[in-house]
Amino acid sequence: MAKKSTDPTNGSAPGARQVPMRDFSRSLPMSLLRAREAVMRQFRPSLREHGLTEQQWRILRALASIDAAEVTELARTAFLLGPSLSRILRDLEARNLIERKTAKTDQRRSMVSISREGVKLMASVAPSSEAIYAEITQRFGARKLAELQEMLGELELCLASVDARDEITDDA
Amino acid sequence: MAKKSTDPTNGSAPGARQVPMRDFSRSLPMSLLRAREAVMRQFRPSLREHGLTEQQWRILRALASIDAAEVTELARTAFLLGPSLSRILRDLEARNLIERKTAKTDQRRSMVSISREGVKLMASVAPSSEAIYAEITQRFGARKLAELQEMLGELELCLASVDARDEITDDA
DNA sequence: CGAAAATACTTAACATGTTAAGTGAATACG
DNA sequence: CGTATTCACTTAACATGTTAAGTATTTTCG
Repeated sequence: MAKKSTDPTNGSAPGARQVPMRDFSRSLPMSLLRAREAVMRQFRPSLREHGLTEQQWRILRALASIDAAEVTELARTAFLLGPSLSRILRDLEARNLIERKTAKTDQRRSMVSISREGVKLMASVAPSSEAIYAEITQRFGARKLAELQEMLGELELCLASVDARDEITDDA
Repeated sequence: MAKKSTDPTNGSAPGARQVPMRDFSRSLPMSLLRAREAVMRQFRPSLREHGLTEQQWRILRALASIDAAEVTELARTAFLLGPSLSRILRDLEARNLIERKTAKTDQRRSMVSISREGVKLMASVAPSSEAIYAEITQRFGARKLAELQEMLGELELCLASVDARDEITDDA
């Protein structure tokens, strides 16, 4: 019990503990996580009504914009790891929302494309999805949203360069 | 095959498909996801060396800053759902990194606190964690980082109000 | 050519995210 | 006082995140 703070922000507690670290709830990873969760919370109910998870929806969207893609390419576009993508594609194929055929020139690769049914499903989800996005844009402000995305992109970029350096270090 | 774009940014494809949606890779959820992943990619190796996952680390950090907390309170602080937290606490307890005891006044609640071992582990991880954070701050710019976090907080806030409205609607 | 290395996935195993249902303890209230 | 409801968690079930290992195909190169 003691002085159990009821304030969730856990403000600037003066009696610091053994490890004097940055206020936990204000760390960048937490800020990003919470912001993303706040956004996704808006979309999930609509997706759920259509029997889609967030990731499945990402894949369908990606496929709709590129006709056909190899699995690796799709993983990069939908920002999913290979194993996750493998599982999801298996399920989407079972539901006849996508189609696959192995490439003729290279039997290792398989070309994935969205099926007619998949297109139909997308068409049924897209309107509400767009409406939600529009509401978010309006609430937050279109200009501010653009600024935010700009900063997020820069953050990603400046950290990607760190990764590149590490990869070189690994090779050496 | 056809005109399979090699460009991962999937630029401003002129020949739009059936569903004319916002460029997928530039959606807000994707921007947030990629930014967060770029950040976490910096921390994960260090955590892994110490045998901790990102979420376990979040819990230990949260506990270190508040001495003892109820599970529900901890879930809010570490931004984890109840079921996830339940599992993780079970594991952390088995590793003797945390301690639990049921509250005397209310047998339903259990008070969780970090153990001596947990504090030791934190102390061993904190330095490298702080160093990584410092490098990110330096690379991105302290002022810009503060701006970004400010915007993320505003985004979260303006969407939280939407949720509140929905909850009222649900009750009605 | 043919064995070694690289490539494009897929499987496996374990941890977490997400929703629904279950359990035991405290409250509300008739 | 007793029962229905609420509350604080926990379990269950299924989907994904994450790393490592496996499989089949292709390339590389001696």
